[in-house]
Amino acid sequence: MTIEEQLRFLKRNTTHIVDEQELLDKLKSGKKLRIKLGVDPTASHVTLGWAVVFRKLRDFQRLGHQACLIIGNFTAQIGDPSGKSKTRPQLTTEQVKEYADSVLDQIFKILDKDKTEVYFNGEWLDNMKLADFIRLASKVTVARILERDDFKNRLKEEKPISLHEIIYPMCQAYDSVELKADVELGGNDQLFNNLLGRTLMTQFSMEGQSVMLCPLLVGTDGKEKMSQSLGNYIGITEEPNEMFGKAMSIPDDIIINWMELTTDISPEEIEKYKTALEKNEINPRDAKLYLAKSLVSVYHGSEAGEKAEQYFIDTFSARKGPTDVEEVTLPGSCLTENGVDIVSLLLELKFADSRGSAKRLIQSGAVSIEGNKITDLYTQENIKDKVLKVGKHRFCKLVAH
RNA sequence: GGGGAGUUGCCCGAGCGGCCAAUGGGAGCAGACUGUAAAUCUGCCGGCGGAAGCCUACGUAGGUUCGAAUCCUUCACUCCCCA
Repeated sequence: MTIEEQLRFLKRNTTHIVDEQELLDKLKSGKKLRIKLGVDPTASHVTLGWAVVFRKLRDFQRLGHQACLIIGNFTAQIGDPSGKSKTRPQLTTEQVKEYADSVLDQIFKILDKDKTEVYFNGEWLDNMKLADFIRLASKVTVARILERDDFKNRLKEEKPISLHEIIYPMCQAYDSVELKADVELGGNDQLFNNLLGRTLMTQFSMEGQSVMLCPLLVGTDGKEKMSQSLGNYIGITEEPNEMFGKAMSIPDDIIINWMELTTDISPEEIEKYKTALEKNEINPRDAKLYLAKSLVSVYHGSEAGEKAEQYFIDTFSARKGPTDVEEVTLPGSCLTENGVDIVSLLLELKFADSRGSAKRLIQSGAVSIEGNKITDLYTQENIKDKVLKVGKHRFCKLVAH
C-alpha cells in the first residue's frame, strides 16, 4: 500500500481527523507511530461500540504501527462526564480491577496481543504529587472546560457538576504526555478530551498528537449510543445465537451503518446493499440476516455464522423451535411428589426474578412445554426430557439430574 | 455566611392527612399481529402468599394523629439568588 492508500484505509469509519495533513506527514515519515487508545474499565463487557475503535487501532497495528492501550484504572474511578447528563457513580478500586481484567481478556479477540503495549494510567496518576497536579491544572482554564455541551447543559438544567468531573479531561490528556502518543484514537464524544491531550503535549514541549475519532455506534434500540448500562448492547464475547438474535432486532434504518462499523463486509459490497435497499430491490430482513451472519463470523468464525443463521431461521422465522437446545438439569428443589413445581423451576432457571413474576409469566401464556401452553400454575407432570419455552426466545431442555 | 426551591418506585414525574403499592409517560416483560425481538394493539409491571391478607417502600431520624408520601422538627444531599 502506498502512503495515500494507507491514509484512505485508515480514514474508513472515522468522523474527525485533526489534522489530516499532519497525519499524512507522520505516516510519510516512516516512523513506527505510537497509537494511543484509552478505555476506562467501567463495565464488564466489551461492546460492539467499543469494538469500532479497537478495530481501528487494529488497522494501525496491521500497518505496522505500535498500539498503546491505556486501561484507565485511575480515570475510571473519576468517571468520564462525556455525553453524560449526570454524574457517574464512583467505582471502587476492586470493581475497577475486576472490570479491567474482564475487559483486557476480551480486547485481544480484536487486537494482536503480542504487538500491543498495555498501560494502566494509575501507574502515573496514582502517585502524582499535589503540587505537580496543580501545576498541570494551571494549564487548563475553567471557561474552556465549561464550554463543553454536557457541562453547559447541566449548568443550564440546574443539575450538579462535581469538581472531580472537571478534572477528568485533564487526567486523560496527561496520559498522552506520559505515553508520547503520535495519534490518539477515540469515540466521537472524545473530541474535547483528545484535543486537550494534543494541547497539553505541546505545553510539555512535545509534538502534539493527531486525533482520530470513530463514530459512536447506535445500540440495538436504534436510538441511543450503545452502552452496557442502557442494555442496548451486544458484547463481543456473546454466544453466536445471542449475537445473531440481537443483531436481528435492530431497526432497518441502521443496517448499513452497522455493516460498516461492525463487520468485515467490503465497502463495495456494502454499497451494493445500500442501493438495493434504497430501491427496494431487497427485503431488509435479508440484508439484516447477512449483517447478523457477518457479525457473528467476525467473532466466532464463518461456520458459527452459518449455524447461527440457521438457528434463527428455524427458531423464529419458521417457528419450529430450535434444533439443538441447551440441556438443563432439573433442580431437585423443584421436584414435588406429583411432578415438578413450575413456579420454582422458572425461578431456579432465572427465567423469572420472583415467584410473583413467574406466575405472571404463566398466566400470560408465555410458558410452554413441547409447544403446549401451561395453564396450571402448579405441579406439572411429565416434563422431564422435554423442551421448556419461556417467552419467544428462551428455551431449554429439562434433563433429570 | 444569608435567602429561596427541592429529594417519590428502574428513569422522568403527579399526589400535599384516610379512597395510596401510590395518576401519567418512558423503559422492561408477555400476548396478538408481522419479514424481524420494528410499528401497532392488549395485558403485566415491589415481595410473600392457590385466596383472605401480610410485609417492605415515597432522602434520614424522630414527632403530631385513630390514621402520614402528604403536617411539624432533625440531619444529609442537590439546585438557584445574594455575599
